[in-house]
Amino acid sequence: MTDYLNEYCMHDHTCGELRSDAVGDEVTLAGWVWHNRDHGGLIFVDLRDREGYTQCVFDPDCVSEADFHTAEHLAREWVIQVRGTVRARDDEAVNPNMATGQIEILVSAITVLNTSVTPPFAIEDGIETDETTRMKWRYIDLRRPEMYDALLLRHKVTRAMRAALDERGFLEVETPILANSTPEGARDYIVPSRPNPGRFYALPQSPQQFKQMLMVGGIERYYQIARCFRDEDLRADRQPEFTQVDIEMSFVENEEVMDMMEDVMASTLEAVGVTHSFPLQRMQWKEAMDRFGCDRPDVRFGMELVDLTDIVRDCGFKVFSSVAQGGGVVKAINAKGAGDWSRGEVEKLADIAAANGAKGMAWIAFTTDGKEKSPIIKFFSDEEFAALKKAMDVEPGDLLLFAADTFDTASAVLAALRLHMAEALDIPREGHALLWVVNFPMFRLDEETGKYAAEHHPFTMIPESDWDKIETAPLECGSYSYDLVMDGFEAGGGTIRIHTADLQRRVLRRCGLTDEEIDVKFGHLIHALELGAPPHGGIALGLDRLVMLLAGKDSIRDVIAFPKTSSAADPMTGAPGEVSGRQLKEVSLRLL
RNA sequence: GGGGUGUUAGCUCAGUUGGUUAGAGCGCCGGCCUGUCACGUCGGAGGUCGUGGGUUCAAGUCCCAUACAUCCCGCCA
Repeated sequence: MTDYLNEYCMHDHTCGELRSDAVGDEVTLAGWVWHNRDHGGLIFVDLRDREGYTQCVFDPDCVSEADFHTAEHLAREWVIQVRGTVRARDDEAVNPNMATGQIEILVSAITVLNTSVTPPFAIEDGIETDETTRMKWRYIDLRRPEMYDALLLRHKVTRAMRAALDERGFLEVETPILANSTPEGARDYIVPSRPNPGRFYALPQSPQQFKQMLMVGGIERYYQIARCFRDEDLRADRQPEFTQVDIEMSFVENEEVMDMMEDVMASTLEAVGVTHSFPLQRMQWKEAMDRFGCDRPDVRFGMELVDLTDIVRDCGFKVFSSVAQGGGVVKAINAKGAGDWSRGEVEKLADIAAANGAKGMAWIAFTTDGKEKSPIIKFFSDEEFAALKKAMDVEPGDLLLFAADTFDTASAVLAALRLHMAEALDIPREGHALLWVVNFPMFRLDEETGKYAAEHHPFTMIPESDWDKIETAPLECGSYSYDLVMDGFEAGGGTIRIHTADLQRRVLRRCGLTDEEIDVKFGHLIHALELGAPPHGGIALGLDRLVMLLAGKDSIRDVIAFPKTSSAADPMTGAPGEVSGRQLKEVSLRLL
């Protein structure tokens, strides 16, 4: 099965493939010394490669004195080649925890291909070494089986997606890395142009505009495993460069893109042994916000948000009633199982609420022995309290956490608390849950600038029935948009695009651009739309996040071969580094 | 830009109220060992306590600043 791995190289078997049926065979293996157990008169060496490991035995009766002496001085991570005979282990010597544990290699000759200094950390799974240390010596970190498995999984995912897209007539097309800065969106990585002093390329935040141009160019179905760059602060699920599976189709509406994506996802998940039912649930954005407080809900557990605004509108607790009467919302979650938490533990949750914009956090605890604890119960009438308990489905052992604020802030607060409580209460979240969140609002109001901005991006198609609201009631405009949500992460997002110049101009104007700015920054797009752009739309999947979730990792750094630290640095190569004065001069730059 | 946590041996960590020579496990080096597979066993080496100031008779420990890492908020159309 792995025969091809033994072509073109200096071994005829990998370290993971030999079984009892090979007993008696003369074999050659090559790999890294993993463990070396020297018993004086007998030496066991576990030889490891990416496929597994095999025990090699050095018996002084079977190897030359020189080779035995060599084996005595082997150390971890030395690179060796051994020749020997496959031998069945005695019954008591069989290692059931080892794939190759029924056999061993009785070595007849050894060649040291390279030595190694002592590695800075152990080459094995489950280490807790600091990530910076692992990144500095990433090449040995990658020797660890779990790292290899992550890269293998990533490879399988991209391979399955390529195959599925190819079967459906998609062309893989490369788009430029040296592109133009886009006026909106994330901060760009910029690259000076030597022949054009004072001018800069920007690395693409996504191939968005190029893929739309490909549709205008008649490619009809495009995809690309595309590297994207954003110069923003990092997170566990954010890197300065990351990979999108970027897809675009012509002559489609939103349902068709989602159907296509589900088919591609279905074969991708199948290829990596994950079962999930299709078709996927399609949840309206508003419903996601109402029920989960966020547009990428983890639907593997409940603890949904409950709107209590009407119940508390006239209650004696001024914080609630004034918010309710002032146009805000009062919502709560029921953290079942936290009812016996101490007051101190509960009050600490207010820090999480505050971090998400809340001014405070009310709570009511229902202890398992039937008592009620809370600083706010006294403000409610019996009827109000009964209605509240009914709405929250209260039982002994429950802890209610409240947010009274604007819809946006209350949602953010409770969404954060919901995830925190799920973690704290160890609520099971096994397997994977995919769904679509659809129909995002087209615009949102930027409170700082007072301007409207596109929620997804300004190329998103608006349902025709909402076109007249672009100028009059932008916040009520819907959009043909769809996010693929997986386990509480945005695994992908897409839209149907605007394909007529007039509508595109109206949307860009609504985002605060003048006609002149539109011509300068988006002239190429407008021209393209004027030259017979077909209806089109697409989606981009966050490959790193998808693989992270499938691999069960907490960080996309674990599924990227050479990731960067939170300051966007690479401890291995030292990037970003300084450049010489001559290099700066060549691109007409001077440092401040 | 803001907040939390952390930085002590190659790795992972402990280090009490500020008080003798800063410890442990793993790893490493040397000896012994023919059935181990986290081999065992005996011995040994290894430290600018992130960096810079300060308080003090005395600082790993207290204070200030700073760097780096990591998580979160902002940000990420």
